[in-house]
Amino acid sequence: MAGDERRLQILRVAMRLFSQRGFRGTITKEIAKAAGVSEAMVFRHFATKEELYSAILDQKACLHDDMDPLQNVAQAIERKDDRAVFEGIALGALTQHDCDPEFQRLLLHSALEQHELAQMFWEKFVRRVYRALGDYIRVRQRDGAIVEVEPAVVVRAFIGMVMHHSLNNNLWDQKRKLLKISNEVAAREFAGILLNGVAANDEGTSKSPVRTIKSAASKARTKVQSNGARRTTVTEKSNRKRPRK
Amino acid sequence: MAGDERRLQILRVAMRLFSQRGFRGTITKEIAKAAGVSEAMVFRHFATKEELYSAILDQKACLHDDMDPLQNVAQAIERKDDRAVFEGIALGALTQHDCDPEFQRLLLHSALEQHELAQMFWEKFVRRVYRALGDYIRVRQRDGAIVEVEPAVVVRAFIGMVMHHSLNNNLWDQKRKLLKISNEVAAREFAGILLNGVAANDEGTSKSPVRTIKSAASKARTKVQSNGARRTTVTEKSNRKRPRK
DNA sequence: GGTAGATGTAAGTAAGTACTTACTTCGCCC
DNA sequence: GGGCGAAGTAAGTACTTACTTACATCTACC
Repeated sequence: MAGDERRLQILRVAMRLFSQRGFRGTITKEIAKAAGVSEAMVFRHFATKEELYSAILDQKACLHDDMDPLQNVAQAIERKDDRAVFEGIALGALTQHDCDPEFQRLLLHSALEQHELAQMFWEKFVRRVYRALGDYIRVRQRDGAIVEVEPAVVVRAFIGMVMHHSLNNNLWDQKRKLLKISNEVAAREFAGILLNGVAANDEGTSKSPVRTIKSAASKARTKVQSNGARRTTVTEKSNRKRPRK
Repeated sequence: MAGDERRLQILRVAMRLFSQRGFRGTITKEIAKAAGVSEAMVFRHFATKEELYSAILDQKACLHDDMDPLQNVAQAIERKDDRAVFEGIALGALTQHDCDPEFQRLLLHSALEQHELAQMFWEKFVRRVYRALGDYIRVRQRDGAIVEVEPAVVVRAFIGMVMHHSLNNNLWDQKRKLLKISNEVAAREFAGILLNGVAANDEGTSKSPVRTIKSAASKARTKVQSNGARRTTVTEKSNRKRPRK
């Protein structure tokens, strides 16, 4: 196998393990084994374990780096379609987290470990979201469509719904015992609650405050989640070592 | 020092370290040093490191165990004062997290490490919140005060705002660069957004949909948060070993 | 005062664990 | 085919770390 290919493969395997066990909990020998090479190969491609970890976070963070966090709702922002803006943001984030649940765990681990790259991600990505969405909210406040609250509060409330939902599905309640809805429904409901929550009374973004159809919820309850290919890439050994003794 | 006293002291010290560094990242020798005793003393009181960890989580979880998660808003529930209910819950959670930030980190660590006690906490505490608050929402829906959405969605949205805000302050953005508001303001704003978001149109919980006074936000921006004593207890050596070479 | 039992420790030990070294094998160009 | 560089490995090395052991000290009770 060529060098670059192997390097990438080690990166991928390591990412999976780091996201499962964190930095200190992942041992280099296991990474090597999972990648099907000797430990020395890992250290040929990455001088230290730390460098490997950084390479992963770097690569991940870079994907978000040059991307405008709101680019997928740019047109909605243009035409001031609040519902499309918020629903689009929510759906984008939720599907992203669904497709790449490892990244969320990785970020959490590195935040808890106070790794600088977690902070970098925060600075680079999250701040931009707050700024961009905050700006949009300010515009809509000037339009009289959104009530006068600190925009950052609105952003926090909204991002909170979305992130917390992902965190739940991904970390705490993978079986969805508490709430089992598709990302589409979740995005719609969260956007609806938020927009109603901050809509100015004496104005219509269109006819009347946004409101989802009455029994969207009951429909949602029976609806099967539509993200096929649940990417359970645990093809490798699933018999994880338990604490010895 | 008497045995029980020492045991408790070790517990406290260990909790601080575990919350900072996680289970695997915390080494027993450091716990001993921080507690001012020899390592052997730690193992006299706790047979294994795992047992010490469990003792901590157990103790913490037990505090939440027999407590009704909504007890501090029981009267508000009685008199169906939605705003008092939601604001009370939010304020309770936010101050709790402020007073005991270690617990949130500890829980996150143990959730990431898939420790059973994290799941236990979830089952015992979080499910009860969802059930209790969900029940209240159902009642208010029957009253016609809240629109017909799946109650769990509303709970998730609300808990999401609150938890995400705590997580931000406590993990990601300790400097409050993105948003600096007091817990009281946060609780009021979040409750306001949520209640407006789910208020039924054709009804008045009292006169008109809940709405916070116009410039609460700008007032909030200048208000200094009131939790002094930032407890940065990193008195021990901060010069951790860097990867050699 | 003496002794039992609890509190405490210094100095281990065995099992990890990040990283290295010295070596082999494979593919490719001349 | 032979030489060369890259891909690969087995077997270390030096250090960490959970846990132990053998021994000291202190306190209460007679």
